[in-house]
Amino acid sequence: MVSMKDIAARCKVSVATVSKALNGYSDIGKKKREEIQAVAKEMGYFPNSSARALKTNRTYDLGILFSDNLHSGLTHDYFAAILDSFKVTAESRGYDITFTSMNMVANRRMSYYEHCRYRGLDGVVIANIDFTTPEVLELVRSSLPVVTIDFTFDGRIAIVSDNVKGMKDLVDYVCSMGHRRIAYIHGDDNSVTRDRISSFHRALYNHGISVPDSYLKKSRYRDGETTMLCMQELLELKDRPTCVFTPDDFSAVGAYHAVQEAGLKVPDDISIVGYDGIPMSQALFPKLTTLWQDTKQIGQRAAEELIALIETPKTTLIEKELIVGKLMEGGSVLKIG
Amino acid sequence: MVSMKDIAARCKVSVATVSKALNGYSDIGKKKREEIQAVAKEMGYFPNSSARALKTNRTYDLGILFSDNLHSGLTHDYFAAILDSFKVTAESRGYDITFTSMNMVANRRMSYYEHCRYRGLDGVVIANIDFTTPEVLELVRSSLPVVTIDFTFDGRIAIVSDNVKGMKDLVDYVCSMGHRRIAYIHGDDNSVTRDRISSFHRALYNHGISVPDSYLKKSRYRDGETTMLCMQELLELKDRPTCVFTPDDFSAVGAYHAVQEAGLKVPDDISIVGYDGIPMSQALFPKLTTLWQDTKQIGQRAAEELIALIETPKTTLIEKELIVGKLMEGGSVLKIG
DNA sequence: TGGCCTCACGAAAACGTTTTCATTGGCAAG
DNA sequence: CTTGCCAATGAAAACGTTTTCGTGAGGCCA
Repeated sequence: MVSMKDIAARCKVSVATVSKALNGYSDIGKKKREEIQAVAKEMGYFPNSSARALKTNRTYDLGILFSDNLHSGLTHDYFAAILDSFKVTAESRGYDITFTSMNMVANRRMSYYEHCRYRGLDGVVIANIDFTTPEVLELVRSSLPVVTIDFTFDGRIAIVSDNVKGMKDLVDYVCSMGHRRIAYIHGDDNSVTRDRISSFHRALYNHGISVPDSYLKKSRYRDGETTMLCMQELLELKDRPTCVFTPDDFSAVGAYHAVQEAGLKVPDDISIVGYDGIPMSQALFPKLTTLWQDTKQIGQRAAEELIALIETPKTTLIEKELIVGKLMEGGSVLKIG
Repeated sequence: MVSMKDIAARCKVSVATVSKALNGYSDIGKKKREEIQAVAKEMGYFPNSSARALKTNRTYDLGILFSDNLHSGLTHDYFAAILDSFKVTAESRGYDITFTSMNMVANRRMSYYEHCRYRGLDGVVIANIDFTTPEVLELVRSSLPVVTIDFTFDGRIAIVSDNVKGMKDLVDYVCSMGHRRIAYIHGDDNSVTRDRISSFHRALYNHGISVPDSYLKKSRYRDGETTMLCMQELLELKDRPTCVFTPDDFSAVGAYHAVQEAGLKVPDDISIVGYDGIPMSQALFPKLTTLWQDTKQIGQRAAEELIALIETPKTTLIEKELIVGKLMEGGSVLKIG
């Protein structure tokens, strides 16, 4: 590997001069600078990020902390899409991306925070993880620049999908289609779920609609089986709903399944709505009416805010940014009444 | 950050001794070693990966090179699952993972190879990308440890899903169900597609079945729309097939759609098979008969081979490892005849 | 001519490690 | 009591940068 020393030798200058010339310092003569740059290019020089990081304490490397569990991190459409967007934005700004995990080093298990320090990461984005574990809290409370997605901590920047508005839009739409008996099979308990449930109730309340307890079912995200079972229970109710909300698009398929198995049809016999707007939702029959979440925007804003936090720490711009989605009208909600 | 120097001062020894004690060298007295280790833990010491990398030329960081294009890297179920598995295996062996991209540094665009050098990556895994571009070739031909997935280069290690066997298994199964008029809507042209197509023909040939040109349609992977159009064309044939192979599970949904729109039913009127075995395939009605690819194994083996290549370069073990999948029988293929 | 300022550049320290080699002290063998 | 040897430790260089500070040359003005 060709280093600055090699260039310095070839140009008969000092390494200090080479460094400055290559980094565009102003106190190097135009002629010398251009000569050095030319030689550097010719010799195929590239900086050594480790050496640079050692000196500057900046790695231009961003950590992403995802669920460690198999089958719920990268293979999760919603978060994979966010990560993809995050990656694109970060890379366009000159940052690389490294996964943060609990790693082993020197025979000792490192916490997330320790791992970040070890790698000298400039900042971390956290998503899709249990935000209440001590490990995560340690990281969030550290001095490291941190941006969280879909979860809020005091004094830290959060990019969150607007679940309140999203759910309200869905409810408003469904009501405008004439539905009044509306059930909700919701996902596991977390802040996103709580937002959606309370918005669900409030929006219905504003339409003068109340929800019997039997219309609320607890399933899990991305769990078609459980959602199918919940749907079956709903279908057996004497006064069954005319429309059912599901945890997300993926699990909505389970609901479709239950309807079909019962010898009924979507939306003729019962309407279904999803959440997320992943490609699959548009592949179903009928197409699923759902709330598309702007994953691209979420990932991009997370990257932008994180980089802003790193490069200009003083300006704590926002604390919480809501990203609104969009209702996608499919064919899974029947107009009635 | 507490460094070795701090520990050395506290223990009244030299940094050399600290380094050796922490790294388990044998020429440090048991007593001293334990004392140093205790103090290190107490002071919350962690090594600095940059400094270590600078000295040792090893980063314990692996690059992954995925398609740069939005919407075809991380959001691709098959590759996301492989990546997930790769990540898990690599991390359990003490390696971190960084995305490799064409990055900007010092006002100059870096190629993939240059990027790897810049970051000092110990090795790279390449997947789901156009393997024929000069950029990729530069990397593959470099001296860096490289493992490719689903593509073979001379003298480099490749982990590839056994598409030949997979397709043969599918064909054998479909034939055993009595089908003889079998069409194939295949994906974009690449080595995987070529393997599948030729295996498709050979397997059918062995069953004494020939395929009319009109039974071969070119669609694209993960493209439900195009696959739907191809399916419509097939349905309009005077002597239409009884069974249709699709590029993958995802696009199979398009085929389902076409069948439904034509007022027909799967599998009663026409059978459909997919490829991949992603979770979605089991959410369709009827469940899709498909060939599940062992993404976990692929990712794991890729990581293991890459690490072996890095840690014991002499033993070039395998050159190409085939990972076999498994036929998943759904309800989308009718037994006839 | 002398003084002073600016401009270009270089010397050297520092970042936190690893690793080679030298140096101790102690102890067994002669 | 030497000699030699091993075990334990330390000094120092090196990895490739960045950055502070110093220095010399030249130009400008009085």
